[in-house]
Amino acid sequence: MTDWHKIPYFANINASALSQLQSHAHCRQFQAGATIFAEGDKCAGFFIVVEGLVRIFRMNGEGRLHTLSLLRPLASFNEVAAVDGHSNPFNAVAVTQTAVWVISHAHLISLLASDRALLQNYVQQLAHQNRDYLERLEDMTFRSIPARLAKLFLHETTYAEHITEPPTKLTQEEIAAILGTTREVVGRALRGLLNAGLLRKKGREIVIADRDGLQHLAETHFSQI
Amino acid sequence: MTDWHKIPYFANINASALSQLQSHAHCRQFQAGATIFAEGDKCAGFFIVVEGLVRIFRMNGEGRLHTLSLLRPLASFNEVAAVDGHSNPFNAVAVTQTAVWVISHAHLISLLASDRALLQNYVQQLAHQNRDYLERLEDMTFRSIPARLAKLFLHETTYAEHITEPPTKLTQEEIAAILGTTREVVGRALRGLLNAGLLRKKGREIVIADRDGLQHLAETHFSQI
DNA sequence: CTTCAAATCCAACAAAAGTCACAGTAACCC
DNA sequence: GGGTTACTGTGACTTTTGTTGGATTTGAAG
Repeated sequence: MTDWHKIPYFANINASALSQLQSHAHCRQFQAGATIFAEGDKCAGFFIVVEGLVRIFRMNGEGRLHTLSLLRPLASFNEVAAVDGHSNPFNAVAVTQTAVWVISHAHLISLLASDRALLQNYVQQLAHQNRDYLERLEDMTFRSIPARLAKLFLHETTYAEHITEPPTKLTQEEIAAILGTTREVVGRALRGLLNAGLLRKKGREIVIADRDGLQHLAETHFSQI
Repeated sequence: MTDWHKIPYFANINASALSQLQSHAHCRQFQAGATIFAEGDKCAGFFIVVEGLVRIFRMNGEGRLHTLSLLRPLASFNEVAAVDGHSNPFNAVAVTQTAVWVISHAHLISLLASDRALLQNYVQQLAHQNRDYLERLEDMTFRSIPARLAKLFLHETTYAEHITEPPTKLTQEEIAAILGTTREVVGRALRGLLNAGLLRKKGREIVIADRDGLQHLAETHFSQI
């Protein structure tokens, strides 16, 4: 059985509120590749991943993908729509066979109204998410792609909590979607970091060779490799 | 006297809670150009603009500026740090002579603990801000500068609530800081929109000539002007 | 071991954005 | 009105990112 206390939103909630919560949650299964919900659709509720891997992403008109997070158990998602009841702000698909708990907007609202600790957790978690989005916004405005890639490898702040795979295990295509660019560009940047001796190939795995160098690159704008 | 009910965070709060709130708020004045607080500094608290104009921004190592918002009365800011107590996520400066109310982190927390309506407002407002940041993140990942400029002129969703000046009154330098680019690039994009007949000069003011055209441009990635 | 699909590498090119330098123009203050 | 300052216009150039197309490698399945 899932230990709900490990989910930050439900930490330190008293037992009766928690059992209320659990009694309102529905379990749903998704095949690999199945859409859990789509951006713009009517609020799908509050989700908790209990099994599998979920991709949270947005897509533009031309079909380019921006992966916001890759989530494993026990991450939660769609917290914003769940609480304001408006449409989902992004898409969610099951990457592998996946199981989730879902709590509807209506139930969440009534639970929030009856349990103050839950409400307080919610405020703190939303504030936290806010900081993360702001950080990523600054990454996009100020950082070059090699810098963003270096940051991803350092598994720094922002990415660390959302992307539960080490970059080594991601394909270049996936990295590109996370950084908001294309596979080719990631390939080049990767070559650059290897040539510069910041990363090293160990067999076919990529490992960090010079953490300080990466750190420095992650903080400057220019590529200069 | 400021009507605090007009501030979304404090809407529908009962009178006694509100007077509590007000009794904990301090008023502070700032000269034009003065720093209200800096990014990374210890949490400065919850702010409400009651007079003047405040710029919220981040800056990178090379001194480039990203203006997140330009706020007039009765906007609030630094809501995230105020509630989580961590460092300020951005800088705030007074553009003109400015007056603000400030509520400290400690007081805000105690008020949130005692008034449920306030706490519920806070959740909703943070959720709203979350959506805004996500929208801007997507602007940065998917949209070209002409598209972002078109969106700014349409005063769409995101920008509308944060930038309280119509773009017409902003200098190209300011627009550049909002869009996360440089003055020359804004100048060129502006020329492009004028040439394409989407905007028109009326004396030295710029007005929208073709709203649908702007809308269309704002939704595509490529410049193609 | 072979085969096939997926992932990668790479080079050449196109487009967008950033930089630099300097000229023109408006606005503002004595 | 003259001079100063801030803002705007614009061309030439560089850098970065995106695109295309084909060659090569890899890994899993038969």
